[in-house]
Amino acid sequence: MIVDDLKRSPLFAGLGDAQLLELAAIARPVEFEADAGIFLQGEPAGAFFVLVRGGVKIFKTLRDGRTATLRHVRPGETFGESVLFNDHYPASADTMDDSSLLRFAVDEFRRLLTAEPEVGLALIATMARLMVMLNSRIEELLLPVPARLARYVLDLRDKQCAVAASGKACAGCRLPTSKRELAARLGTVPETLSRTLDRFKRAKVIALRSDTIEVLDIPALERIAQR
Amino acid sequence: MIVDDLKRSPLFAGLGDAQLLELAAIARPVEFEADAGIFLQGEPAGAFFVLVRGGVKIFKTLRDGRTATLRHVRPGETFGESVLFNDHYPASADTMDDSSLLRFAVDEFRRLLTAEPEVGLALIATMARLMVMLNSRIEELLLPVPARLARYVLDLRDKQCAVAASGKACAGCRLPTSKRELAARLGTVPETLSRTLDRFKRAKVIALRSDTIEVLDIPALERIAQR
DNA sequence: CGGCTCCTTGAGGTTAATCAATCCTGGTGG
DNA sequence: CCACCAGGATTGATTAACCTCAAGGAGCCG
Repeated sequence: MIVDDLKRSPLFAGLGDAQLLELAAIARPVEFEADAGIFLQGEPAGAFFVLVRGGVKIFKTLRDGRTATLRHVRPGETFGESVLFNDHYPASADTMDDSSLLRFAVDEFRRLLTAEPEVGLALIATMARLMVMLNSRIEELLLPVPARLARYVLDLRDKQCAVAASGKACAGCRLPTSKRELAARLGTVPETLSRTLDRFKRAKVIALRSDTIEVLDIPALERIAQR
Repeated sequence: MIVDDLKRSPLFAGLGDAQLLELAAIARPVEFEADAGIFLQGEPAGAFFVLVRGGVKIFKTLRDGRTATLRHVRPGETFGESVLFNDHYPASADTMDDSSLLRFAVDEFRRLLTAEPEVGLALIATMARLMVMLNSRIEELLLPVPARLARYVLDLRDKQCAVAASGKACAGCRLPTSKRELAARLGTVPETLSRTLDRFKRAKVIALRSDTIEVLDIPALERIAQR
């Protein structure tokens, strides 16, 4: 279902069902094999994409033919958004694995937004939220690893407690990803994550059994989160 | 003339005269001296701004007093747009030079936005651009300092060459900020920046005299920029 | 000249990445 | 039921990056 794919993308998550349906109406599912070209640097800009499944790399071709990879796109992320404000693609995109995409033609997208200001407003709102998130992500990366981890854990606890009955002491949270993934998300490597978790455990700040984490000392975590 | 100032801003360029007049009606011109605070991280969000003249930096204050510069705003650009859908400013803004701004109160702007979808479209485009920028900034922070510096220099060169007659060998670029500021923008400290510049000089990758930088070996810089 | 501020240089320490080895743990087949 | 594997997770030792602290320049204006 296209709507479900859209919901999985941070850009569109948080939009109402009606708006998602309108977006889905102009989204064209496209399939690519591995190592296929999606668009080329310099090409007139026609569309932007949501990656549903697979992997895509964004790269520039240098004058001498060598390529410089700018970014790896993971499922759920969008790419080519710059066509909204550029006439030509500033870089090229190739698939790395067999991939499913959603294609949004720029002109149709534009038409939808003028016809349905509500969609535009909702989109602006999510973009604003995303920007705040990106902002704090930048801030975090300047902090040492323990602070980043502490923030992540506090955040996780906040979110999972909000779901559970409020007021009740939220015993354990589940780590939603493998530790390898978590390390990548924190901008570090599994080894460092493992050691840092261990330090937290030995300091009795958290308890950890397999992938269930329990916060024991919130003030301490908050102190660590501040640098 | 306020309308002329608005036209110079990418956010509003391309809007019709009628819309520009409506925007001008709710824009309040404001003047600031150098090193003045415009808004503070966490402050209740009241307005966003267009920089007409001067310079502004957007930064986060860490608990220990260190600051992380997220972005330098140049004349014509907008900042604080995220307050349109947030209650509080996610970062602080200070002037770097004497500056002229246009101030847009959030509630008035919101009202205009529902009445004029075109304005929303333009806003989405700028926000998309900002998000692309923030994304690459995050990516950069995971790279070592020399790579970040190399990217910055290449970027600077691209921009300044675009302005000069194209095709002509762009000899020297001017660093637009003090090295202290540049270090903050790269997420490092002046000492490390100084040493890294020195390494580049000794490797004959760049030449540097006071604040004029000359790129000598583009392939080498591009190699460094890749990690 | 003195007093600035900004930049550079040096030495030392800390953080975290890297490399390599070991340990779980769940799944598989005998 | 158990031996055995494969992947992820941990642990240890080493190395490199870069921040910190401290001490000089270099330019600039009174």
